[in-house]
Amino acid sequence: MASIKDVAKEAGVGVGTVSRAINNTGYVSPATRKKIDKAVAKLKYTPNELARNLFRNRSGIVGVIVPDLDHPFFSSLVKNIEMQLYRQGYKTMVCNAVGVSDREREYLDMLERNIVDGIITGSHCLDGEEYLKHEKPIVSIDRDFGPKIPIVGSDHMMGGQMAARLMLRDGRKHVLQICGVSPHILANERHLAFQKTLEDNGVRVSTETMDWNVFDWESFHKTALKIMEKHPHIDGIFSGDLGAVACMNMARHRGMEIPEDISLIGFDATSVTQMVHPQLTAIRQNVELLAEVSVSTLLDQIEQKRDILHRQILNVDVCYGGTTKAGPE
Amino acid sequence: MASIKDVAKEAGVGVGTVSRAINNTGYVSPATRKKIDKAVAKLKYTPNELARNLFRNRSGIVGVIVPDLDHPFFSSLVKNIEMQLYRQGYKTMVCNAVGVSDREREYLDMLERNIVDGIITGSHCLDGEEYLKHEKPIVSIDRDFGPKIPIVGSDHMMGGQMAARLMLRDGRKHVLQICGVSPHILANERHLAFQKTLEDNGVRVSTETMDWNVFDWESFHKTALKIMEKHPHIDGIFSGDLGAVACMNMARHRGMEIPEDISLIGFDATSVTQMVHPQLTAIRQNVELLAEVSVSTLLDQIEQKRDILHRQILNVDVCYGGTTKAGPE
DNA sequence: GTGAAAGCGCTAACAA
DNA sequence: TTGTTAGCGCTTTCAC
Repeated sequence: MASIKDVAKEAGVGVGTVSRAINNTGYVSPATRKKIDKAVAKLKYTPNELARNLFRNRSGIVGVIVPDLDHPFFSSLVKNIEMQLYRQGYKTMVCNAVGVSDREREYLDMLERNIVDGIITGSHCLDGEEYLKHEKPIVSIDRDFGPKIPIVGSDHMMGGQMAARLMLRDGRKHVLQICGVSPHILANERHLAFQKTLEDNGVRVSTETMDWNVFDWESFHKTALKIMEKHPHIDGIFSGDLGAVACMNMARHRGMEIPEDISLIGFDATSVTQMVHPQLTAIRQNVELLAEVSVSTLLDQIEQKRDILHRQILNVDVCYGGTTKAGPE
Repeated sequence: MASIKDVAKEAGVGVGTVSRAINNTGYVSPATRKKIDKAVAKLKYTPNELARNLFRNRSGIVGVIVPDLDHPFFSSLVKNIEMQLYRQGYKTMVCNAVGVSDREREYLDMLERNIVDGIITGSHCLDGEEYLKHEKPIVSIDRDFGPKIPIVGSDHMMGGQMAARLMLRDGRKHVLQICGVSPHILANERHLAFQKTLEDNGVRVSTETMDWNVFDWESFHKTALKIMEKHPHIDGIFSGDLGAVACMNMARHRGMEIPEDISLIGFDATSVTQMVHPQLTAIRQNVELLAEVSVSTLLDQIEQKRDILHRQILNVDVCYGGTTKAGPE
């Protein structure tokens, strides 16, 4: 492992000159530059980023905390965040919270230890105050931590209304929604909006809850089973994509025709909604934009470029599939 | 940002003593320890990992390169790798190659720049020699780089045979397989084994290829369409999970009954195989074990614990779904 | 038991 | 234009 000193010695110049040549900062005469280039090539010198990090007091790494990397929404989110960070010269560290608050806390602590320059969090199991303790750059996706941490999210309220309108157009009379349970998250708004819109129009709405940190297929399957047994007469279901798919399979298993007997509407519109048959109608979150906005908001904090918007809410739209009767208006 | 110096001053001791106290290395009297603890608490001191990294010349970070984070197999793989690395005190940096060899190369270069202590790669688009240039710890998943880089993978050959046997038990006469195109990867063996086993038994096997770096659903959909038009009379398809699901939808769209008219067998057995209806029969790769073995093989290299096995091949098994007639033997 | 000092590899200010 | 030097914050000898 050749160091900058070795290069300097080999080229017969001082370390400062080598540094300036390498980083194209300050003057270096063509002649010395040539000597340095030769020495670099000969010794196969690569700057040690660890030393640079210490000097600059930054790592160039951003931590991304998600509840479960193996959930299609989050894997897509992390993918898009990585693409955006890469474009801006940052690296992505992934943090799977998997519902364990200790893990979330430990990853959050990386801020103080200078392992990451900032954090984008989409996880919800750690107490909000633990986040507020940190002064370092943080961006929250979908969870409201109050005025100190900028939040980026989708317009869940509009999404809930859109889903409700679809149910109305399908002529449904008694629908059910599956909610996650977690306070202060935007996702809650979609269920409130969904329920209100429907009840205002005389539709009965039942609600089932599910732990927001459990994402294995088994749980969705069980929940779907429970729901269909408990509510055999419902004619519409609104849930996250995976829950909706599980319910769809269960409904069909019980001999229901889709979408004649029951409307199914997912939220997120992850790729699985296209893979199932019929394709699942779903409210789409704009993951690409979600990633872009959260990354730029975080980097603006890190690089102190400009004022930070506290709350950025993105539009959602409907992806029409075959699980609702209504098509595009 | 309090430094160790501030703590030393506050506690009225030397920095060396503080370091020893913090790390529990060397002697520190109970009295001084107390003073130090108090100073640490008062100043809210947290050690700067950047400085430690420089001294130790390691970052505690492992890079994981995958073709596409948003593919269910890789998101599951990365998730499991992260869990294993976390247990061993390492952090995970994700690298989405997305089929761009420059990105793969740039991430690989992080080894020389000491940004990561090692790399686990599941990507295939960069030339093998670029990998061999590095002397640092690397583990390859599924791709054979020759004797210098340890390889961990599934027994694709056995998987191909298992799939072939299922086709035989289903009484198929003309099947098709979808292969990725990439040299030196273990996945190729499964198609050779599949083809040989079937042809030895008088079954005709057609092969279609697909770019191994393209994973968007659109491409699978198009490929499925092309295949069904080109080969309207096939009665069996063997492909990666997503390709098989796409073909299943297409087959049904053309009025075929499943599994009466056609058998579909996936490879990987990712979660989507359970979500679709009927569930897709698939050869399962043991992702948990794949992650565990590749992580331990990498850490053994990093920490120079013991001799490294060059080639570790893991068993696969069949996940029976409703897309084949044959059930468990 | 503890403090002083050297050094990890780099950058930037300063002097030449 | 270039070399020297002082840190960045930490760990670790090595005297005391």
